[in-house]
Amino acid sequence: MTFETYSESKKYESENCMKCRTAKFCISKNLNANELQDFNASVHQRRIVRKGEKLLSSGMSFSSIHIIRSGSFKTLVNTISGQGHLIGFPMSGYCMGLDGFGKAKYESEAIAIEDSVVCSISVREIERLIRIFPIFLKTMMIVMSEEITRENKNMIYFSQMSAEQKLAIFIQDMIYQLMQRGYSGSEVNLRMTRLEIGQHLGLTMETISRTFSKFVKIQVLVIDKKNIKLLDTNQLKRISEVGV
Amino acid sequence: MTFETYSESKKYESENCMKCRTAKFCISKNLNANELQDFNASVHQRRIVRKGEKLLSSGMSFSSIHIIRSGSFKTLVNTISGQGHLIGFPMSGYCMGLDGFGKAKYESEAIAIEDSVVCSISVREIERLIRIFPIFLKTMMIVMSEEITRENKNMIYFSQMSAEQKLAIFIQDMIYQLMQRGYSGSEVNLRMTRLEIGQHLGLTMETISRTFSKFVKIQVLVIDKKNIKLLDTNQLKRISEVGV
DNA sequence: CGACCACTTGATCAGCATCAAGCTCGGTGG
DNA sequence: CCACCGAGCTTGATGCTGATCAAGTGGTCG
Repeated sequence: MTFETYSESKKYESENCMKCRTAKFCISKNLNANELQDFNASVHQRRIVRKGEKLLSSGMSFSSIHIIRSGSFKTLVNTISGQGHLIGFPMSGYCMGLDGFGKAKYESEAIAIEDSVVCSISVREIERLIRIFPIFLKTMMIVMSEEITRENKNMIYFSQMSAEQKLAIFIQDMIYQLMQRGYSGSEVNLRMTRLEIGQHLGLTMETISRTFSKFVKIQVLVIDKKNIKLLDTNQLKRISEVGV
Repeated sequence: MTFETYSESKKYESENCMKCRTAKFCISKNLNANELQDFNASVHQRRIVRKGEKLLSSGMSFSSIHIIRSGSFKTLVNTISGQGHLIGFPMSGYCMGLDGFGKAKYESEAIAIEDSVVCSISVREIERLIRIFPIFLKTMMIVMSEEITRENKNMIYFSQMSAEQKLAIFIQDMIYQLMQRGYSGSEVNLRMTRLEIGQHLGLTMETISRTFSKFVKIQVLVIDKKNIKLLDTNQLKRISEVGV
């Protein structure tokens, strides 16, 4: 099969961290050459996760964190009441499982939404690296703190925002993340379904669809199935701020 | 003035960590006696924050984290677009400012909702303690990971939940936190206004008020101003799961 | 005492959920 | 090869939940 993901997983054959194209988004990003070699040796597994495959299960015992080398996932939490929520759509460089340190088990689920590659490293190794490399301690603190910030910002989606605003922000965010990874600032190839976007934004599939249609009608963007092409970045920005 | 808060701040006079009543919720919780003495010496400030006073400002340069010794706060994030959101109502033991490691400045604001006492410790000291005490490294990782989990769970408030469900969950959560701190499992003295609850749950003040009234009418609880007394825990639970 | 804040309650309205029908496209099997 | 099927999506009609606007209460403070 051809293997097209958000982050050039054709390069997957270059197994080690020293040649990894995702390194600059990985938790290894601030390590020097020697430190990186140690880090590389600590990665105990690099494997393909097929679309639809579940990487983490809520309640699973916690032993490793997982960095997305290529591809993308959806992450979910379940509550006691059985209600679920789709937290987000992590892509290359994202570190999954950081929520698991607490209870010694994962608190969320991660499911691949396209064929992906993840690198796993045990908590024991993470702790060792933190102890011996001051820069790695700093990096991990930053990564976790950014994660907290991200969650906080995501909650804004849901305060009192219209469907238009939520979706506009969502698209802007996708574009931003893709730009950081060297992709076009005006095109997105959505990996997730309308239903999944809805579960993320607290809206129904129908509302997502209708809102996309509205954006097309007012010529903010054009859509062909999963492909979005931005026409009017400024207006999208305006919508995200004050609504249509 | 009398000084009544969620966590017995009458005991504030016992300045040091060794006698602190909040110690078992603090990031110092797993330290042994010697380690705790070192920790105690690292705390560079313990001070009263008056009701309404702002402890952190978004954008303020980041240098310390702050642990609530007694009292309670509200934390907020602001977005580029000027929209804000009320993240939560941290109480004693909670560590504020963990979101600041990332950008070297705070990403959120914290405002006291009652007279409170906070202990501050510099990032430099935190990093030192992490390096010399393995148990402290573990604790900090756990604390940050629990924070991530908390945020994730909070997002559920906003998926597709009715006002009744949101408020029921909110009350249950308050009760739970207060119970952990040795308070009654059936009474809550709300420190925040209806407006603030609304900002937290993504609802208006009017809806909060109406929903409280509904709970009173169906005899789930009784309210006298800020005092809530639970009458039917089971029904509250049922509401939080499936709605009224 | 008046001013203001937090709250309550009522009336109305709009945005989004819900229910429902139909479309497109890729896959499967006769 | 075509017919069938189901998943993902679009679009329409309708109704409900919660926002908005508005009026009024009680409590507190200067």
